[in-house]
Amino acid sequence: MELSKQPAETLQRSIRLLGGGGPAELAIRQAAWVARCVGHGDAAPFTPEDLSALAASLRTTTFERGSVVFRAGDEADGVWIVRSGRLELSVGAGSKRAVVHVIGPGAVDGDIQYLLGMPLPYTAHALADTTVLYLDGESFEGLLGKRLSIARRWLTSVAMRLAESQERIIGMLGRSLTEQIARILLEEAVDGAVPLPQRTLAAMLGVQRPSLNKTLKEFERNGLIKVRYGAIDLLDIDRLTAMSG
Amino acid sequence: MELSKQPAETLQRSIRLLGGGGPAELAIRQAAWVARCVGHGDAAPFTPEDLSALAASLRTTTFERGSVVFRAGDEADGVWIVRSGRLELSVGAGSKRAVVHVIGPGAVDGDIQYLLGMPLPYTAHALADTTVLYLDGESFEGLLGKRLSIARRWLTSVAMRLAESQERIIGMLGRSLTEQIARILLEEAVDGAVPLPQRTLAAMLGVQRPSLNKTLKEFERNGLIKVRYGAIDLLDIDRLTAMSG
DNA sequence: GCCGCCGTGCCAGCTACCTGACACGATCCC
DNA sequence: GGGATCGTGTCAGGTAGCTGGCACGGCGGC
Repeated sequence: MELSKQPAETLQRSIRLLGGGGPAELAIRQAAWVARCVGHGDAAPFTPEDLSALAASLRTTTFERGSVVFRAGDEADGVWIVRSGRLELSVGAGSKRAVVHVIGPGAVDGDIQYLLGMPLPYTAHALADTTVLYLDGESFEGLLGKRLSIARRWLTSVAMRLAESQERIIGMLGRSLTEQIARILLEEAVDGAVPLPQRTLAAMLGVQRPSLNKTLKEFERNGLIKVRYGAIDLLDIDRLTAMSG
Repeated sequence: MELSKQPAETLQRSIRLLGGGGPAELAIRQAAWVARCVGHGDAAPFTPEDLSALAASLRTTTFERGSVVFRAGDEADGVWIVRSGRLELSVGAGSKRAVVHVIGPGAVDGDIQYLLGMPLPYTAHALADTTVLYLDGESFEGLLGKRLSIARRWLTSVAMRLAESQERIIGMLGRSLTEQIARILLEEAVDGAVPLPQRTLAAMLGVQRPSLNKTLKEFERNGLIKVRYGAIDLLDIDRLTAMSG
C-alpha cells in the first residue's frame, strides 16, 4: 500500500520548478502518478483520456507539519491522495487517542466516506510537511460513473485496503503485545526504520507507552532493533518476522 | 450490511418447490436479490440485462451446519454470497482461534481475494445449515469488466465493508473489555438477540471465555442482558449503547 | 549557547485478564 | 430414556499491562 518506493523527491522537485514542461504537462504527470497508485496495473489500464480527465480535476495543496487536513465528523466532499509526506489518522485525544493508520505517498483516503455519504470517522494530522492532491466529489463521481477502467481500478484499490484492514484485525486478535509490536514494526518500516515516536506506535496498538517501551528495550537488548530519537531501526528483520506469529 | 430484514424463508421455500415459476425465473429472482445486497440502490441501478447476466452465472450450494465452505490458504476462485444461514470466518484453532467475522444473508465474500489474486486468509464454517450462491471468477470478472453499473455497485459494497472494518478497529483500540463487549453485542444482534455461543464471541474479541463470561454475568445482574444457552438476549439497548463508548 | 519542548527510560502499586481446570445444565441423537 | 456432546458458571494462582509520575537527554528556536 505504502508506495514509498516511488522516489517522491524527484516529482517534488518538478513541482517546484514549474517551468520545465508547463502546468498542463505537470498535471498529466500528477494524474499518471495517481493512476499508478490506484489499484494494480494488471487489469484495466488507464487510457490517455482517463488520464487527462483525471488531470483536469486534481488540485494540489500543502500542509505544514502538525496541521490538520480534515477532522473527524467533517463531511467527506472529495478524495485526498498523499503525494509526499505522512498523515496520521486518529480518533480521540489524550490518553484515549487511537491511531487508525499512518499513510504515506500513494495512499488514498476520503473516497470510502464520500461514496457512502458518511462523515469522516477520524482526524488527519500531517506528521511532516505534506503535499496532498485533492479530487472534488463531483469530478470523482463523474470519473467513476463514466469511465469503466477507472471504476475497475478504484475497486482494486479499495479491495487492497480492505484486505489490509482485515489482516490488521487478524494480527490483533488474541496476540500477545510482543507479537503485535513485532508485527507493527515490520508493517510501518520504511527503508529499515520506523519513523514514528513511541507515543504514536502505542496509540496504533491501543496500549500505553510504558508497556510499549518495556518491550522495545527488550527487543533492543536482544539485538533485534535499535531505538533512536523519534524512530526505531530494524536490525534483524528475520527474527522479528518469526516473532510476529 | 446484514440484510436479515429480508425474509430468507420465503425464498428458501421457492428454491425447494422449483415448480413455481420455473428455473429461469428463479435464477432471475436470485440475481435480483443479489443486486439488492451489493451496494446501495441509489447510484447506478442494475439494468435488466445486468440481472440476466448475473442470473446466468449464479450457482446455488448448501452446506450443513459445521461443514467447511472454504479453508484458509485456498485460492479464491470466485465469489460467495450468503443466501440464508450463517458463516463464521476464523483463523487458527484451539485457544489461538480468532473469529474475524460472522456473516449472514446478503454478505459477500471471496471477491476481495479474487480481485487481488491472494489466497483466502480465513476458513469459513457454517454455523447453521447454510445456502450459498457462488459466482465463478471468470463470470465475475466479465460482469465487472463489461458492465459499468455492476462495477460501480460492487465498489460501494466493498467500501461498506471497509468502513465497517475500520470501525471495528477503532472500536477495539484502547477500549476496555467491558466497552468492547457492549459494542459487539449491539453489532451482532439479530432481532434483539445475539445467536452465538460465548466461545465464539470471545474469539471475536480475542479474549478468553472466562473473561467474557464474567462481564456478561455482570451485565445480566444489572438487567442489561439475559444469558441463554447459545444466545444472549439484549434487554436494555439504550444503556448498552451508552456503555459501548 | 541557552531554554523549553518533546521524546525516552523507568518505577511501584494496582487491576484486569489469562491459564487450566472442574462441575453442572441443555440439547441432540440414538 | 440415557449417554455423548457442547455450552455455561466459576475459581485460584500467576502475570501482563495500566496509572501517573519523575528524571534525563535530544532537538529546535531564540
